[in-house]
Amino acid sequence: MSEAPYRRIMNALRSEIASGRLAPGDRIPSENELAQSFSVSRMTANRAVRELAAEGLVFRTAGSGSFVAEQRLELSLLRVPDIIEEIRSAGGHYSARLIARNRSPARGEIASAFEVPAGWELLHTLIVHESDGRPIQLEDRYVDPAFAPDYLDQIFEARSPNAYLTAIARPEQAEQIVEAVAADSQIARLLNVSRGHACLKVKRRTWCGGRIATLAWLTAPGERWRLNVKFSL
Amino acid sequence: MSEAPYRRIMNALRSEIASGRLAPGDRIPSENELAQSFSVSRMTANRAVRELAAEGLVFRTAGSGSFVAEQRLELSLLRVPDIIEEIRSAGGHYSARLIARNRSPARGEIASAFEVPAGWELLHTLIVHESDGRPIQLEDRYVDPAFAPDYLDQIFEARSPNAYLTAIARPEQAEQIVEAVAADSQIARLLNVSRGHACLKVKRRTWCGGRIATLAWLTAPGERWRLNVKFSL
DNA sequence: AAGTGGTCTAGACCACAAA
DNA sequence: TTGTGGTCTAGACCACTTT
Repeated sequence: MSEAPYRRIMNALRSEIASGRLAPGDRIPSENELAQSFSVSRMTANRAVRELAAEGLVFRTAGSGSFVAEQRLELSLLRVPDIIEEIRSAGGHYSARLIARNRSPARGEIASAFEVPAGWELLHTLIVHESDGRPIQLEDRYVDPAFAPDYLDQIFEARSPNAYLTAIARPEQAEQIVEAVAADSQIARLLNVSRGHACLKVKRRTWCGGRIATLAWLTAPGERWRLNVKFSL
Repeated sequence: MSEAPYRRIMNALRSEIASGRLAPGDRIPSENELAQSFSVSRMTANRAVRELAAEGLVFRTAGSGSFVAEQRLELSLLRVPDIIEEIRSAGGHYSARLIARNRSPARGEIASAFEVPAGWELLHTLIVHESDGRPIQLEDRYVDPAFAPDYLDQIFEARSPNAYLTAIARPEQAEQIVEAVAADSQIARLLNVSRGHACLKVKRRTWCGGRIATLAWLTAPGERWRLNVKFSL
């Protein structure tokens, strides 16, 4: 069961890009060069690069060449995507920093968004997700202890909160509200950007069994995150 | 400038699916049948169907066939909202400033996003939407003249480009890509914010008859615009 | 056994970009 | 002019599903 040649080429280029040997803006080998070095026909090399372009990893200009695109995660708003998967599929090395992990009584906006009375105790984590050591997303999450009592005992460096929670039970419903915000001092520090930097912030709620299971704010530097919604009418 | 054969096949199948002549679960013609009826090689038919599968419009099973996928998005929750409606329903008084209105040859990102050759002439408008006299959204829109030849003659102060265009024909498909950007000098001036201000920017494309009908960038100050996506899984 | 998708090949022609 | 990507062709072999 060996890998299809066009996939071998895609993976090879992905590694080059992930490792930084091919940096954004760099030209990648032409189709003819790839065909020769991988001992395949040009059509096979073409398909490999074409599919990388469809993924957004490279962009191509006829007559000029194919170039490594700015690395930018693209997530669909119609799914509840897993950050670790997204980073890996973009060719990055995932890591995480756990900033806070505690029990926290709901109040104000959190209580009202969670639809629980003020003072209700929720599980809380604050995590910085990193791609190749660079902060890429700040996740501020609240979880209903009735839904996932062992939530705080998880090893978040290995499994994202989202992956753990969806493994417990698939949500029936999700809501995502998107806005652009200027980085405040905490966000600036944790994401390693300057204060006032344009960030994309998603407030996400998911429902299980008719009740809100988790509430999370996901914040990322604007230039490193894009959200995509494509639908038929 | 005729259309590439594999795109002709894709569009033909899209129409069949959009019209309901091919319903979810139906088998579409095999690659060999498509190759014969469109007078192309099997590789060309293969590419057409493969790309439709990548879009999620069909799914394929080796040995069995290709089938129309369930189109099960919660449409009521996803729409292409009209800015005038939004402002009025929020209790604001709508007005608009027409900054530019012209014919413009497509090039670079616009040509590639519109999937037309460079130099193709598009209709272009640049409009600032205002609520109670305050700039609230900048709309930079390109329209295919074949789709809406009279587009430039509209009175945009009374009817939004979006409302006019959807009145001509309902799009079958829409794509919206969201990002956070810092205001550049033009955006800052037109939206009356400072340079670097965090803005939400949506790139929206809509399809009619298998072709891209319009492409628009919608930019708004982050604190005045939120996007909401709620869906069932 | 016949048909399907999945993939590869070794050529080809074109429009376009850079030198 | 040379090289690039964009595309098409007419064959081919394979693993798989259906009959």
